[in-house]
Amino acid sequence: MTGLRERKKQRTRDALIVAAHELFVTQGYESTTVDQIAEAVDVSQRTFFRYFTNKEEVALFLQNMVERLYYEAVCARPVAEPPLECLRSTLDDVWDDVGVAVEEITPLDLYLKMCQVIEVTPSLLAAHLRHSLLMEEKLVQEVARRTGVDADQDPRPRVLVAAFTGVMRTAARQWSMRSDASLETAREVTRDYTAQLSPALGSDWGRRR
Amino acid sequence: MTGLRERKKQRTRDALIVAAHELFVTQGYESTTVDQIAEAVDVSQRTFFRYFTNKEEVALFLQNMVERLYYEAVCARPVAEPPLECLRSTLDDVWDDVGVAVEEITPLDLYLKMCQVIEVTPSLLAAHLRHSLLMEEKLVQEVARRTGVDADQDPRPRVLVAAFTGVMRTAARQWSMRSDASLETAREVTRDYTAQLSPALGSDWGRRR
DNA sequence: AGGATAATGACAGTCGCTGACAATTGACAA
DNA sequence: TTGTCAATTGTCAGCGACTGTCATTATCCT
Repeated sequence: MTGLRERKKQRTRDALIVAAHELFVTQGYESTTVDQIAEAVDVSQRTFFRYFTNKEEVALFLQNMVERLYYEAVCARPVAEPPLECLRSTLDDVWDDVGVAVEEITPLDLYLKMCQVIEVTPSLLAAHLRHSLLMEEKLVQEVARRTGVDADQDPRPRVLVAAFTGVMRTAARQWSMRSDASLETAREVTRDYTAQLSPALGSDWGRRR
Repeated sequence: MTGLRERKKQRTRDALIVAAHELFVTQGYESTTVDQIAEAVDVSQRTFFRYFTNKEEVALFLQNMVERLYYEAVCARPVAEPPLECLRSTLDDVWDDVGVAVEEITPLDLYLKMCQVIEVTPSLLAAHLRHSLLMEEKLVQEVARRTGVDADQDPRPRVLVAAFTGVMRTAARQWSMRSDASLETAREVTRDYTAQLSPALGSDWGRRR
């Protein structure tokens, strides 16, 4: 389980992530070559591609981890809770866990700066959106499960999740452009944006159709 | 305006689009090389990259054109119309124009098949989502203009557009997986999906805040 | 200790994409 | 018509992302 081999692999993987993030943040994503990342960790380029299928993957590694964390937190919520409230308050709760999880791999500050890099790098933003779409679909299924409806018949799970994630994307974008981007401001911004969401969405979720 | 030079350029551009689409549809996007496309039109690879900045662009050319068409149709609507109704009925109207516009460049059938290719090709889907995000932002501004609100203060334009485009993405995905994908079925599917959207979104748009 | 197994490095090759420069072709005036 | 200018194109060289292959090294297990 925790053999030398495993630990070594984990360490090089983390080292690659940290080195890549530092380079991306300082020189930008496009102008950083995979060779530079590999050299910084003193492995061959070939080894890099054994850990990550492509350059995007290492750049979005933490982002994807955070999204997965959020999804799992949503699933762990009591089913009785109304779905929108569930999505919203999970967000409010999850930031501390995110901080802890990220810092097991890399300094938090590096992750925060990387979020900005993702927003301003077209190819990264594209890959990020695609991955988010997969997560959205999983959220739709979870919301459908909780409310006992079929997502293929009843459009409300998709409408709810689409609206929620859409607003969240906007919130994330606004937040990433702030100079004081931190977990605290992230919590504030998401709280503000999602608070305005409830009145805009119909609250008569209880009725079928 | 219509010199030989202009016409020749237009023709090679269209030929590149058609050739690329045929290859993408028959062999898949990833396994088609730019060299193959260029060879099919009998131009150099370098020339291809003078017409399109990258391989994605030629694959998404029609898709982007269609989205632009839709956006312009939305802007041309009477301002008095409620925004959701505007987005919805524009969609209902625009399909014929889409068919005409596409067929000026390539057979309609090729475009319909290409839509499926986009959905199943990760890198194309990603690029498509990124482009759609830009279009969404433009729609948000247009909705804000029509309703006389500030999209940076009032979240309702973003909520509305996010929900609408989110549901539309779902509709597009469902439609693209059908064996009888055509403009008629596209109109039907989008009509169905968007019709279910109104009740899910609050209709008290008139009130501020 | 030693053989099975997994991780790595080295190398060659493909493909997307770009810069530079020369050759060609259409536009336009003398 | 012809000569000049500008736009378009082809050729070539090169970079960077990514992959297959095979020999080498390092861990694991008995």
